[in-house]
Amino acid sequence: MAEINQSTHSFPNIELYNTLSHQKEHFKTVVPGKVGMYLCGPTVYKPSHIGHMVGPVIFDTIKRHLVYSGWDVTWVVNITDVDDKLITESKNRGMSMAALAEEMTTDYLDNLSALGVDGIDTMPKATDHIEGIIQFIAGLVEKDFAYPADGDVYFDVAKDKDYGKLTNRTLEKTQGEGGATADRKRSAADFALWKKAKSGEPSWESPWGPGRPGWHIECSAMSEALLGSHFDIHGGGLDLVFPHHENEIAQSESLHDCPMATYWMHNGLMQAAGAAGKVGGRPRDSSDTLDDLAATKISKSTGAEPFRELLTRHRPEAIKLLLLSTHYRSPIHFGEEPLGESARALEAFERLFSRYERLCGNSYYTLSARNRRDGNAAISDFHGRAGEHVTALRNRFLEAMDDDFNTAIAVATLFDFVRFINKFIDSEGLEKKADHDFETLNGLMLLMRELTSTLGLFLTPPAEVSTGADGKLLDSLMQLIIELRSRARQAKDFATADLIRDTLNEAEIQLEDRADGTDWSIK
RNA sequence: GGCGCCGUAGCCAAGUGGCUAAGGCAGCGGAUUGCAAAUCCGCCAUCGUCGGUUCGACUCCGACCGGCGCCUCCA
Repeated sequence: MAEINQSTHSFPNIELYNTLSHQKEHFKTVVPGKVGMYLCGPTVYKPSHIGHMVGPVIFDTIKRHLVYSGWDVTWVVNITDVDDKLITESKNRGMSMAALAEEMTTDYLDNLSALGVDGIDTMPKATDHIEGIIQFIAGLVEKDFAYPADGDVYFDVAKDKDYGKLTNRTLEKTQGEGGATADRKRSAADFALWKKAKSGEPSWESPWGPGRPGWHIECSAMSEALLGSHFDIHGGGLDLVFPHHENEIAQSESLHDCPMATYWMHNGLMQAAGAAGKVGGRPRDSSDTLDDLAATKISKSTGAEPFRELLTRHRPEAIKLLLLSTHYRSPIHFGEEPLGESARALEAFERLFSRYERLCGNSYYTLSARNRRDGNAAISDFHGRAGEHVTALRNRFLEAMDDDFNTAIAVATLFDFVRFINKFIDSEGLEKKADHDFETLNGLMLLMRELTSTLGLFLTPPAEVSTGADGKLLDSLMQLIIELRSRARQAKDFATADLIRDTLNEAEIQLEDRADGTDWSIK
C-alpha cells in the first residue's frame, strides 16, 4: 500500500450526523489522518438475525469510504460473551457458557462473512478483558463514581452531573423501578458495573468478591484498551442509545474526564412488514396476528429468524443492496417482498457484468480498480460527452457518501451508471462488430468497480448454479437443446423453437437470443 | 407520562425555501426481436390534514390525524 504523507494529504469534507448534538457535523478526527471506530457487537447467546447485520454492513461501508478517502481506519466490534442471558441459555441447553458463546460467535462470524463484511480489525471478547474491566471499575470506585454493595458494584448516576446528555433525559424524568436489585442501589437509575456471582455461575475474582461484569462496562473498557479514552466514532443500533450508550458515556467520561467518542452514530432498526405489506400500517389490537401487523421492529422478542436461515432463501448481495438502498438512520422495511424486489434490481448489474465479460473476456469481479479517490485520474481517460457524464456521476456518488454516508443516493447513481454503460455499448455497436476498441468500456467498468467496491457491493461472483458433475451434464444438455432449437429457428420452424423455450421457461430456465447466440440461465 | 423519529407516485425510497421532486420494483406506450427475453427511449407524484411565517414552502413554525422507536433484554 502506498504511503500517504498525512501532514500534507488533504481529506475530503465529510459531514456526519451526531446523535449527541442532533445535527450533522464536520468530521474531524482526534488524531490527524487516523480514525478509531467502535461498533457495539452482539451478545452471543442466540443465533444472530438480520437486525444484527445492519450495523456491520453500514459500518463496513463507512470504513470503506473513509479508507478510500485516505484515512487510516481502525474498526473494533466487540463480542459480549458474558451476560445473564448467556448464563440462562447455556443452562437451558446444558452446556457451558463458554461453549455457547463460541458456537454463537461462529454463527455471527459466518453471517458477516456471507455479507462480505471483512473490514473489522479487532473483535475483542469481554471475557478476554476481565482484568481491564476490573481496573476500570476500581478506578470509578476510587473516584467515588461507583460504590460496592454486597458483592455488586453500582455506578452512582447522581455523581455524574451530565448523566442523560445523549438522550436528553434528566434523572427526575427517568422512570424505572430499579429492578430486582433496587434495595441495594442508592438510586433506581444506578446500574451494575459488577455483579456478584450466585453459586454455579461463571465468575472471576475481584476486589469485591467473585462475580462478572455488568452489561455496559465491557464496551467502555475494551474501547479504551483498543482505541484509547477518546476515539472518533461510536456506533450501534438506535435501540442501544438508552441505556447502553448513555451508560457507557457515564462510565468512560467520569473516569477519563474527556469525551468518550466524538461522534455517536446510530442506525435505524429493521421493521418487519406483515401481510398488510405497508410500512405505515394500522394499530395493534388483540385480534391481530403477527402477520397482520403492518410494521414492527424485528427483534428476538418478535421471533426474528436466524440470519443463516434467511440466507437459504435470499442471496447476501440482495440483502446488502436492500440495506444500502435505505439511508442508515431510517428504519428499513424488511421482508420477503422487499428482498424479492432487491434481487430483481440486482440483476440489472449482474446482466451488465456478464455482458461485459462476454464482450471483453474480463470478469468484473476480478477487475483491479483504484482504491483511493485522490485526484481525477479515474476520469481523465474519458473524452467528450462520456467524460463529462462520468465526471458528474462520480461526483454525485462521492458527494452523497460525504454527506452522512448517503448510500441510497450512491446506489441510485450506480443504477444511472448501469444505464449509461448499456447505452454506450448499444450506441457504439460493441455487440455487433468483431474487431473493437474496448478501451473506453474498460475504463467505464473500472470506474464502476471502484465505486461498487467502496460500497462493498459485488465483491464476489454470484454462486455458480451449475457446478460439479451435475452441472457439466446440465450444461451439455443445454448446449444440445439450444443447438436443436437454433436449427429449428433457421428452418423457420418457430413453433418448435417456441415450444422449447416455453417449456424450459416453465422449468425455470430462461433463454435469451442474441445476434450471435443464445444464453441460458436459471431463474 | 417523558424523550425522539416518521408520514413523498400502486409499492419501496432519496431530497430541496424558488431551477426537470433522485433511484428501484410494478405498470403503460415505443424502438429492437420471427415472437419473446434482455437493452434503450418515453409516460406515470405537487410531497398526511389544517393554519402561520415568507415575495415564494413539499422543505421553516404551530395544531391536528396516523404510524414507529426508546424509557425493561434488544443491533
